[in-house]
Amino acid sequence: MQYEMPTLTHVARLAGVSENTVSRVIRNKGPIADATRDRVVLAIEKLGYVPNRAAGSLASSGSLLIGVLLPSLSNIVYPEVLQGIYAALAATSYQPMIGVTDYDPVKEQSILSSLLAWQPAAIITTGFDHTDATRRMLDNSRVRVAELMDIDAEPIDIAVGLSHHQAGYAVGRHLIARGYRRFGYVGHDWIADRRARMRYDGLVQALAETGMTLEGEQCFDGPSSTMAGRDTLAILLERLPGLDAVVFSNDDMAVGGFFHCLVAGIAVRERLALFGFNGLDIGQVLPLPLSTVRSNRFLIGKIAVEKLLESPERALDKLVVDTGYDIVEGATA
Amino acid sequence: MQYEMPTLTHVARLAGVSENTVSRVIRNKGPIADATRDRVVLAIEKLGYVPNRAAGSLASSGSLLIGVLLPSLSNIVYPEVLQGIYAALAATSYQPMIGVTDYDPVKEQSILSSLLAWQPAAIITTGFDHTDATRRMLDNSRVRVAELMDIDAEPIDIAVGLSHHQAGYAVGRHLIARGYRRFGYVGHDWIADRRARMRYDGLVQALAETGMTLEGEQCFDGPSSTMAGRDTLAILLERLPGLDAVVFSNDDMAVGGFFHCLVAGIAVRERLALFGFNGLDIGQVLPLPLSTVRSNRFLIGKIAVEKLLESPERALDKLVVDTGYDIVEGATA
DNA sequence: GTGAAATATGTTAGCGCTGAGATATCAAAA
DNA sequence: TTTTGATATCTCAGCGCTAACATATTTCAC
Repeated sequence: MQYEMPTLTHVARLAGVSENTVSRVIRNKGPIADATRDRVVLAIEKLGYVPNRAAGSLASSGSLLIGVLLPSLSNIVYPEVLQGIYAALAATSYQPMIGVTDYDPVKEQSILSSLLAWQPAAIITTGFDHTDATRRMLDNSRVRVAELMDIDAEPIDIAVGLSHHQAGYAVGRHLIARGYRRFGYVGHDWIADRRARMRYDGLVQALAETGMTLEGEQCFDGPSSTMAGRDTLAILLERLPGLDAVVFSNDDMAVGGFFHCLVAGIAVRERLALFGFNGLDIGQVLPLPLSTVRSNRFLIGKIAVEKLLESPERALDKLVVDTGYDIVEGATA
Repeated sequence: MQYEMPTLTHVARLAGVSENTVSRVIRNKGPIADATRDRVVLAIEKLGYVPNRAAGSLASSGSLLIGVLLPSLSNIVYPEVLQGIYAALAATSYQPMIGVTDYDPVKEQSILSSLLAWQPAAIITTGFDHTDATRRMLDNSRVRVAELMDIDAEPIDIAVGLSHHQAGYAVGRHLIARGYRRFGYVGHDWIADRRARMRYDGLVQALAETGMTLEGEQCFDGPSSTMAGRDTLAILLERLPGLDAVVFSNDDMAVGGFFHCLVAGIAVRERLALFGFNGLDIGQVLPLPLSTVRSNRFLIGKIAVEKLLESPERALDKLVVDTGYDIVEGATA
């Protein structure tokens, strides 16, 4: 019942041309007479021919693959970046090949090596935190490289994202301008999440420049989540009930904080301002839309792909694309 | 600066053995003397050799890839399935190759064909709604196939999931037992989401068996989201303020409904019961934990991979794994 | 009409690996 | 000693495609 898969040879035979001609029709490369093309296309359709990518890759020592390294799938932020990547890729014949690193540079390194085994045209990864071996592999393979989310360091090739330090700083200035004075911070595991750390630093700097400090901070030892945000705010407030504004490491945490206030009967904004980061949908649907910073995740993924595909060679100078951020005023601060 | 990538030949030369021997060491296949293995491993490490998968694939007409077809990435449910897939794959040397179909069988078909071009060992897809061409391709390629999420139809090879009809039915029985009598339904676009439709049918059946009907239903014309849930519930209640229980097509919608109640001052459960589906974290962190049905997404992905890898050949009989569901009592119904 | 350029197609040699079978080596059995 | 079978290794053809080059064929300026 199972006929063998048709190959280029079959198509060529049926269309009465050489294999090479079929190959050229498929790849749209080199001059082809219209009549020939039609015959070939017909043959392809008749046989239901699908090119064998492995063979193509091998012969051309290159592929239509883009390796994508994401730190996690549980944080909705990364699937959103992925959506941007898919959106930009839809118009092309490239396909992403995705690895999940769990925020671990060593894991990143090993996954990278198995991605490189497929001779991808480009690699998309996250942040600047790579092992030396990772950098070496990336250099030795001629692939283009995009580092996403962050632009606070020198990229290997392309960086697309925003300055988290700046974003944190902007939050600080914003809250100070709004008259808040007694600041707290609720965070999560930032050994893993370096960008959260950078925002924190920016925030602290903004406060320092105005002669202020964080009155207290409480970090949850684990990944960010709504539940972590709720519980961690509770702990912080028990210690420091007099705070008038709490900045969270991200929206997940902040939404949790909001729920805590709801249950504890704390008037959000009047008695306690809440501020997040990311601009997730969930925050904007709360009874009081969350005050936060919008990072453009979809855009980051999309632009990264577009820039990568502009040229197969790395340019002489590194490219840094700042996708920016917007303060979302919201109603919680 | 860029030395060419080392190949089997280089490793073989350095280790003083034939290429084939190196290949066997790498794949752990056939008898190898310990001394030889050591020399080869050393050479591999020295050269930083990474096997070229394209070549391997071509030569063996097979690959360590698993094609994964997901309907969407915006619904957190699918990244969660993916996590299960990655978890099960972590222990193996297989890699997933992911395509996003946007709930469109035609798109599924075209993505499938480009996945098959890589000669994957297996295909994981969602639901039973495929085009004829898709089924044919799946049959002609000898790959194993898992259809996830749903078990309400005859699978091609393996199905892993739960009966959505049953789950909907169970929700109906549960709510009736709790004394609710005036039911509404808030849904989303179910041309795309067939499983939501099946739950709806189950619910309606449970009501019918007790001589009841839905007093009203309101569907949002688009994908599910918290915002859609909030706004759609508002519309429904305007029309039918006397309802005492509303079932939502899923948790996203239900959480939105909860927020509507919060703003509109409707006492959840006392005046209006809310019921979701999925058991998402966000629902369980609400001031009142959402009453819902837990579907085991992570497990579904994980089991699918495990079953697929048990054997490279399809078994004679179809395999159906029911991952079940749990009614989560919550506090909103 | 001639030659040169442009256009269209064919020929050939691999890409790096694996599978099948051939060969070599050695211990235990005859 | 020879045979046998296991164990360890090698040889070599090819997987299906593409790159580079070779070979027509047509077009058009002069």
